[in-house]
Amino acid sequence: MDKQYDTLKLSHQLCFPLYAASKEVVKRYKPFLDELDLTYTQYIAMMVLWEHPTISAKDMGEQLFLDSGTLTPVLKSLEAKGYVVRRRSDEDERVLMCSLTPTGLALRDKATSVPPRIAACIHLLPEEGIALYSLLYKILGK
Amino acid sequence: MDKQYDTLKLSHQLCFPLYAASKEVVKRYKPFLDELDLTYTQYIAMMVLWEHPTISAKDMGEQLFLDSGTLTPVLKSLEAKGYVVRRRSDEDERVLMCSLTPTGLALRDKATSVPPRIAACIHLLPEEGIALYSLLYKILGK
DNA sequence: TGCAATTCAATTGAACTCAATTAAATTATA
DNA sequence: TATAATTTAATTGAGTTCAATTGAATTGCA
Repeated sequence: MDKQYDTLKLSHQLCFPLYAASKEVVKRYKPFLDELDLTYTQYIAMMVLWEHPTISAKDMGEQLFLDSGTLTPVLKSLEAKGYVVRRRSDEDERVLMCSLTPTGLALRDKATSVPPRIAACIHLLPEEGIALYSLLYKILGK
Repeated sequence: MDKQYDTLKLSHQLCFPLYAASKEVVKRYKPFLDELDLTYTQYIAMMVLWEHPTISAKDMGEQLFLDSGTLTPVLKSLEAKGYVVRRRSDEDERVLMCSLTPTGLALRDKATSVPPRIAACIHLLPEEGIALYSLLYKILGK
């Protein structure tokens, strides 16, 4: 009759499988991203740049749910790889503008092979993927 | 007609909201776990111990999807706080047995307040939570 | 205009995470 | 039995993550 601690069982948690599945899926990206010499964080930053070839660090951080403590070293490493140029805005010196280089743009062609290969190793039906997607964005408040 | 790069849009990804929602929810634990002086990783390790007062580091790592590189410092910090005792198994010296202390057991009473408060700030309907739960465990292959 | 408040990126510090390696102990096998 | 293979935890290194702080630039307001 020891029900008062049931809510503390691992199997009763929603956050825990969220946390574990997130790490698990990021891990599945690794062999594919290794081919591009990108980490997962660098990859999602490149995704933002492929859609927005010039964007402020702040706007990128908001899209990625990352703060400057995380994003600053990511952007510096992408700059070191030659995919990004970092430059202060002329209108407002506080703002750091990030721009995609031609090399960074070219990387997109190699990257197109990643999503289908990831999809192939996440064993969800299409409708399950859609359901998961909308539940996750509901948690994110978007 | 630039459809060939659509699969690389952030809004088309399933992993990205998974990754973002995971971090977001872990962040929501912080004020509650601060009251217990636990990090999220320490908290889930304690959850395992509340269910299994004595367990090997290997078994705990399998339940939590964590390897020894992560778990070793977590268990050492829990031992430093007095919640856990680490001791080599008598039968097999390779095996590290972790045991809950009385202080660690007592912490469970304070921890019972965490799940209801987290539930209150994750805005999902009960049936949505159940659906999410099963989709996440499907990804985890469990 | 001049000062206060705000915005923004960078830095710092603590903790997590994984991959790869190491070392010790055990088990399997020739 | 002696050696090889396996198992396990610990360590190391690179990168991520957040909270808190700092400092520069801008904006708002008296």
